[in-house]
Amino acid sequence: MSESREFLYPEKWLSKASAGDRVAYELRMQIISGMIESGTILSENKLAADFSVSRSPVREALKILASENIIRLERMGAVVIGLSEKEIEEIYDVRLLIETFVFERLARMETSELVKELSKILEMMKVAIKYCDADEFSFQDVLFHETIIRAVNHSYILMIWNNLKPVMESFILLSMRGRFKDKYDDFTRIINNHELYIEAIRTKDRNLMIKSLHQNFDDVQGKVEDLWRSQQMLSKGVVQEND
Amino acid sequence: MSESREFLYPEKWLSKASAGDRVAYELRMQIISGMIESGTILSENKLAADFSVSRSPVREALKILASENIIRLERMGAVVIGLSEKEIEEIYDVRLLIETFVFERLARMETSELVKELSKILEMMKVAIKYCDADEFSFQDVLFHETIIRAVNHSYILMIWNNLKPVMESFILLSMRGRFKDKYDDFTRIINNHELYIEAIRTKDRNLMIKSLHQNFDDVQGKVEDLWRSQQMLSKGVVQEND
DNA sequence: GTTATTATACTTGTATACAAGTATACTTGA
DNA sequence: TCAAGTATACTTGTATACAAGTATAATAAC
Repeated sequence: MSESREFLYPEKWLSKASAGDRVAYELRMQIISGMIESGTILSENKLAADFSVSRSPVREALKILASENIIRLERMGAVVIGLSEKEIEEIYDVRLLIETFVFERLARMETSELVKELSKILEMMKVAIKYCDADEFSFQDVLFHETIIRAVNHSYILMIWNNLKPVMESFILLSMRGRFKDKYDDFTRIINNHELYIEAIRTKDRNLMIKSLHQNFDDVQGKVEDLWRSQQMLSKGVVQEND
Repeated sequence: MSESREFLYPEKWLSKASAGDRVAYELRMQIISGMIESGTILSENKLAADFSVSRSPVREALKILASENIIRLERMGAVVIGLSEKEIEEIYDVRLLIETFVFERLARMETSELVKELSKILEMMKVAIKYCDADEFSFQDVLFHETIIRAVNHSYILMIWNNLKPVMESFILLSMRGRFKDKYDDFTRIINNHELYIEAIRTKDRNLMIKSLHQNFDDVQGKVEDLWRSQQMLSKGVVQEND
């Protein structure tokens, strides 16, 4: 048996997670990476067997994924929706929407603390790049935006973020892993962009913020093919557990 | 034993609902109405006993309510958050956000079908007023906005709506029941407002739409006291099941 | 060969059982 | 009286059992 990546989702991020959460995280990665194709029908019993857990955590996981819109619970079986180009655009619509809203709030707040916090995260991102740690980089990237959103203390905006976050995180994770392999200089651009974002918050420059957000979006546009490609690479090392 | 309202949520809307959903719907109403006070700690076992179901559907319900931000799942027990003035404002922030987004999309679409559909719903609302049916009125009111949102076919905006909807629905339900009692002429204003909304969509008049949305919001602002009052009235007829 | 009907192997939803962990209260020792 | 430790009555998370419903396949009737 060859050395293989058993799980797509970083195990160290699951230290305190329940079995249900683990199933949700891993299943989500498999769906977003394309390992499980859109249209596939998932069975609670089969998933329970695959993940060596009972149906309870599987049910929990399916409910979570359904609320994130990447599967659809039907009368018999859960149908995989996945992330096509359309869904990714939609997610960025929502991100643009909420981050713009958040920015308007920030414009009327003291943001020096936030700026400091964001600068720290940016440094972390740079270190992650230096050591080619795609997972850590993704983590800090997501944290960057979450930190901004949390700063305005709006529970229902945070609710939207919480719903979006897992899918975003998985997508970014897969995307970054691919880019560390063959598009290494993407990262200077990403870092620049985040610097722009911080600057926009510091100077409360709305246009600059919109610009950097859009740039961030353009940066991810058309990256779905990359995702498929990275999936190909990953699945080569994955042991298929089909009996 | 006096004639009493056993459940706050209309039972006829639960015809096909699972036990878990029923618990979620009813618990949500009890929380939003204030019957269960903010800060209360809910126990799975106690809820299971209260609703005469097992822990499985109760767990399901708590997960749902937690994702809606009206309870918070902690290590031991679920803490009730509820809806204060702040939360209601936040919900309307989000509604404003998504409905504005939706309107921008509608402005680039054929909307004659939608306008017809909305007109129908508006007529339904008028009938509901005529027959003093607060529940039916609330249902059509929520449906009105959902119909607009569904029209743009945006799965992630719909996801936000789906997360918001149950809380909105419960809130509107309670609010309308109260107003049917002592603020009957509020309804002419609400109808007018919805007519304005339809007109805005028909003529693609952005400013008119924003205006009617804000008016709709102002209309609900400061109505939390009404809610408490209506709760007082309701709970008078509720049989307390505390043994 | 085609249609109806019955069997079977699935599905979900709910109840219950159990393991492991945590707070509260009660001892026991000083 | 107070501190430390232990017992107990909770809590959650997971596994399993079972009922009720649904699609698929096999059989029977024509």
